[in-house]
Amino acid sequence: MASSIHDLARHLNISIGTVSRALNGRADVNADTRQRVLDAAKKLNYSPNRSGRSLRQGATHSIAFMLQPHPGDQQYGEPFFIPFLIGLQAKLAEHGLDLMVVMGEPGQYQQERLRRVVETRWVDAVVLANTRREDDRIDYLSKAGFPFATLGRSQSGGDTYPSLDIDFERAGDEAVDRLVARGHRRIAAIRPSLDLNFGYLFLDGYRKALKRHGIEVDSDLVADGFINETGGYQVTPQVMRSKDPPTAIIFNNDAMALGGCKALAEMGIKPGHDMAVIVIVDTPLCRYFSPTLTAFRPALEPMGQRLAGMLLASLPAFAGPDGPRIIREVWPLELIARESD
Amino acid sequence: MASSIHDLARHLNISIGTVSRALNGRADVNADTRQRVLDAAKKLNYSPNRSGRSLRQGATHSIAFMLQPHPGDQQYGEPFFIPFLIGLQAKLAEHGLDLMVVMGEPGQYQQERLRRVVETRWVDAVVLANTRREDDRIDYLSKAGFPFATLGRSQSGGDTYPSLDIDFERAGDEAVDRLVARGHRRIAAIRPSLDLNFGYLFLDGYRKALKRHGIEVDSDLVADGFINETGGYQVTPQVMRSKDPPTAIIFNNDAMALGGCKALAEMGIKPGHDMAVIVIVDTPLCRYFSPTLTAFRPALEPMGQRLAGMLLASLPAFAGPDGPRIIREVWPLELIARESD
DNA sequence: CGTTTTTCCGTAAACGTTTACGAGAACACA
DNA sequence: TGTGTTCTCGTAAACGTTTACGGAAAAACG
Repeated sequence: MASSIHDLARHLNISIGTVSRALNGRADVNADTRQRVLDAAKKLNYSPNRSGRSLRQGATHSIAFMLQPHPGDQQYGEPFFIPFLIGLQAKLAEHGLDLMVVMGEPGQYQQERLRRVVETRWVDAVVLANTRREDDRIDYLSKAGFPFATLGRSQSGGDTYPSLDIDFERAGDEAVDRLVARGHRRIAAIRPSLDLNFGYLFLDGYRKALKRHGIEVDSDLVADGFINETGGYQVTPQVMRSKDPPTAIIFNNDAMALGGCKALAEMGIKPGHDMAVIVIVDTPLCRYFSPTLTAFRPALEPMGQRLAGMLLASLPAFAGPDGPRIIREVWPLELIARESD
Repeated sequence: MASSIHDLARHLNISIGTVSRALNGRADVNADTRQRVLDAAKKLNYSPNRSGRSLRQGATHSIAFMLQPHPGDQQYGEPFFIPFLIGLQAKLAEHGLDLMVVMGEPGQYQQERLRRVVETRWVDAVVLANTRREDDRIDYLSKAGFPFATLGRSQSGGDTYPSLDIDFERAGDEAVDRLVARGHRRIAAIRPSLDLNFGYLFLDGYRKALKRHGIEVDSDLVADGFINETGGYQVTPQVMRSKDPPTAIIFNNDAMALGGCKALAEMGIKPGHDMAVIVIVDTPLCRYFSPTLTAFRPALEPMGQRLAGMLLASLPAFAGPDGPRIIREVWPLELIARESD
């Protein structure tokens, strides 16, 4: 049985009101009694019951990150998120907020779970990732007036919520630039088939750069697949079957690149030798694969911290003196040149 | 502002007691009024406030999975856990329990965070992973009498908690068997340097099998490193510098194997050709790497479901008619033979 | 010493639920 | 008709906190 504030008060022969004030650092309590309370709290190792506190304050002091396993044959999550979550957590902790990760069901797209989290007031705000071009989670949250922030942009919801995104458009553009500079004209693009927004952004940049270089966009060289190894493996042969096959491939996802490289190897094509390969989001895999993969790297941990800061700035309870602000940012990626292109 | 049970009661002109009983499926409420309550609840989309309910019931109906990012140069988490979590979640949901993942700080070993979760009664039980040989989290939880279960065994805490583990000992044993059968006598073992229990189990099996085959254990062929790509990359050259270098390596972790293969490649050694490689825990990486990596695969999603079931069986509130039971199981791995050995 | 201010603490209400208890109405039965 | 039973619902307490309010004691001030 956990000790309650009543136990503590009884043990010290003072009222629970005083105990609470002492623990919460209020001014109207004698320095001496405060010390006694703190000591006793440590001795009985008392921590305030989270439900009681939340109920009274109308705030849970916790933030949910909604993690959505992608559908696919074998759902291994994206290691991508871990450094981001570390940053998110660190910044939130500075303000006394706890981060928790809420998993959705792999099949349906998180809506039911999100409703549950929101309607039962489980947390004070949520953070979404894997934003879609049209995202009903965002529509729902803005309609409900529930605080949230997103990792990734969306066309839904307007400018009513903080968002932080990676500049995938620019990355797609730069990747083409780099490949063209190295003499490539037949450049394929492989991205996830889900309507994840970053897939569109990437493709926009890809198209824009091709146009700038006077290269016609060949739809045979653009393909979609599952956002995992299998997807890359299945879809890469597709672009290779083009009448005029590519000499370079840009993968919009590291796992897809891995599957794609396997498919290439089976066709007797050696990445980095017979085929230039660039990956849009760098992971340790890219650095240790053979050949090492040229990739664009986001600053994930700082991004986590930043998005936490942006979320806090949008919350009345945490906003500065100028009141809540909606901040939206797009961060560049850093090109890590390696052997594969 | 979210609607409360009072709003609902006022709207229907009945008491909150009746509303609550209707929603909770109690018998002593007229079928007709129950329907009216349910309809109204849907219309006002009311869900009971989680804090209020938890406070009254003394139970939060949620379970925490403690996720601990490993220290290291770049912390990308183990994708390993996702399928496990999917299974865990699915089974818990069947019993009305919510799963949440609580992240620890990367540096310190989760103790502080765990205390916080436990002492504030944030959840009803916790699930630990990455168990250590001597695990102070386990000591803490059993001493505190807080319900928990572990993925992985430990020497701490006795048989007082449910645990589910993979048979790493057997895997280490079988790996050696297989390599010896293929003519290898110089077999290296590379495992994480943290005192994670599975590292010990693996090594036990490795040693036992060598002994059985009359091969002396050469400590030059056993090495520890960071549990990530960098670790494998750094430590593999170490065993290669042995006076009598190995002809086969067993990696206790897929990320370490990836780093190790890179190190080998840089030494001009081709895995699967000049060097046999076996990985203990299979991930998609193993299937798509070149060469494809022979690996031992656990049934992660079923394991998640099973551990959830075992945890529930140990909780008085969910145990069957025979009362709570402590179940401990060790599951075999399946060998997936590929090209690397 | 009288008055005002300050310091400190106890009292009690409130947050949103669930649930034990009791009571009124309807019904069954003799 | 009287008694016992069943059905249905309202009342109120309780879970563990925080906090507005008021008051007693101490301190400050003239």
